[in-house]
Amino acid sequence: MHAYRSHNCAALRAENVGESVRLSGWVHRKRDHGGVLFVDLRDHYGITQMVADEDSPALPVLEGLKLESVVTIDGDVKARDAEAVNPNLPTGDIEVFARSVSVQSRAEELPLPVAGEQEYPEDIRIKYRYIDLRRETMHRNIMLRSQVITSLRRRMTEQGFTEFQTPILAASSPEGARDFLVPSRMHPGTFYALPQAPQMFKQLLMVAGFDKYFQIAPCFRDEDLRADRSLEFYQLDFEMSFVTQEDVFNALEPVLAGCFEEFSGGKSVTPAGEFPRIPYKEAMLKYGTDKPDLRNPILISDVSRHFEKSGFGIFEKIVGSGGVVRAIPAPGTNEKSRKFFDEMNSWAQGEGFSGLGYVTRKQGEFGGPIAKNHTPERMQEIYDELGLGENDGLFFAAGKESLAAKLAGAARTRVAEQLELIEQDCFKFCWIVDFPMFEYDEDLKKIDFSHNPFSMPQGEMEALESKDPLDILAWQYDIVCNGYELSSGAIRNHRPDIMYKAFEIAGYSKEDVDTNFSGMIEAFKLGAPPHGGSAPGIDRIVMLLADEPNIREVIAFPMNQKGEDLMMGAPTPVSMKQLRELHIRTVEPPKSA
RNA sequence: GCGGGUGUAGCUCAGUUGGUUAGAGUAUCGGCCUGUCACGCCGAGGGUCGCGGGUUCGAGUCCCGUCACUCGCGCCA
Repeated sequence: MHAYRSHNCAALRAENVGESVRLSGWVHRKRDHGGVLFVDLRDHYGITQMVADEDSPALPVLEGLKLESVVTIDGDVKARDAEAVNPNLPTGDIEVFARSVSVQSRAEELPLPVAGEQEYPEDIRIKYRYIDLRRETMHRNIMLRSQVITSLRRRMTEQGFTEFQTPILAASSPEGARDFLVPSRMHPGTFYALPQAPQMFKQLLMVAGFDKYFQIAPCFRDEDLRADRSLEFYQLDFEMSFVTQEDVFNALEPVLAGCFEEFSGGKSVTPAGEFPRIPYKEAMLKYGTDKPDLRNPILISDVSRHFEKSGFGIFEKIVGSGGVVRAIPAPGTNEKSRKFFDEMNSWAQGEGFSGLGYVTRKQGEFGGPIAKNHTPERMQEIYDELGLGENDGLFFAAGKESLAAKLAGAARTRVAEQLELIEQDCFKFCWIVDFPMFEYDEDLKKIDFSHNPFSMPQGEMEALESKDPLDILAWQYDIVCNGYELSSGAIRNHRPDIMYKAFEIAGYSKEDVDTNFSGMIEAFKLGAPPHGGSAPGIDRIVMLLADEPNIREVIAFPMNQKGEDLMMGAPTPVSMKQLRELHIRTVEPPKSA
């Protein structure tokens, strides 16, 4: 017989009754009745009940073990009496009578229990992650992650994509997020950068003629964390040659829709080929964000026109000075108290906005100061235009367009949450398309790239030469699911002349481009195919599929919100010897007074 | 950097208007228990109420500061 097990802890059934077996696992729970002791033995696969009584030498050994000790038990499979069958356990028809036990590892008292699904403080969970990962939900999440990655990989391969590896020690690039730097021992004073994404490498693989690339790519960005953001994360990074935006969409939609259908547990998924496409500008208007949650039925409208002349002076003033008024319907709020509306306003102020106006409507009767000053008749015009009914309230976000849109978007989400309008049990995908190529940077008082500088502008060179830069759109697209940005992608700019021109508009010289992007610009001068791709975030995909509120629940060994690994202690100081070898001297920041 | 929330036993939590010696469940330890499956029963140990300061006759409770964790803003290919 095998040294540790003849079966795993989920294997035994009624047909095994009478067999002599050997099982190994963790002591999940114990029920000690004095003369008879039950042990739930757990391994990766499941749980089997072990039983020992006074006839068995295993009894005193098992009695003395703390939970989570690891044991190997020799015993006999016995059928349970009809009334003792446990229908909640796949192995519940049988139990194993323990003849002997050998203790593989004696556990001390645990910092957090494994059995049960109680919530525990996250810092303790992360510090003792190997314990936390034994728990059913975490164990399942990590297995789901593996299965999702396997599925994505298979779907990509079946579409003719080839998996590549690209360097982890790469060159720092001035664009985008802050880099993680790695000092070079061999070249004093110089640094590698961990890739924020394998962006240039995958484009160079296209230049190299590989046609369809993908990778489960680790990415590193030294920015502050969020529930859906980690310092290190993984993307399904892919790139294709000789493609239009349409081809990229057709490649990715079946992969994502198929993967979500496979693991969604019956939740509905936007079918491949039917992902709505929403221009960026429309998204900012109707949803107040470039990552709209389409499960939320509320649509924002611009009602600035109605307030050009209004008894409600604040809005008239805002519109008169170039601002906008956006309306967020709150359907069926006739029964809602004034408190509901006032609390929305104080919430908006708490978020740093000047405030959120509102109109109430109860059985056709308008209420609130805006309706009174603007007059009910003209309010009715707005309601007619928006198609609102006689019991629908309306919130107003007013101000500079970018701020008003942002407030309206946040209010749209909050109203839907408060009114429980967000559709459950579904994954709604959409593309956000037609991102602007450039935007005006208020701080630097100059035009800059709004997203990826390597995207091809729509209209190519002609657009760059003839249009107002702020009107130029890019072949740049995001994929969004339930309000989470899953990926960003683009048809790339593979033409050096267009590249130089685009950078020129953003205020960079030919020399700047040649210096900072020498590898890529050189490559593009030596025969580059048109190409494009995208890179869905794998952690976020698994988070959505696992129905978890944050990304750490689907990462085996996550960092906390301050980027610390509480289990291994990273980041740590290093020895003087190590620093000397790297030609590095540290300077502590001054203690602020 | 900024704002919100949380912080009481190993873990999950309660703790009234500021008032006696800070409680419960669970875990741990001891005892009992031969059919449980969150076994049950009896008992015990276990506390810098995050930390520091203040107000008060008296602070877990009120005030100020600070730390930790977390959510968001800024930031983010």
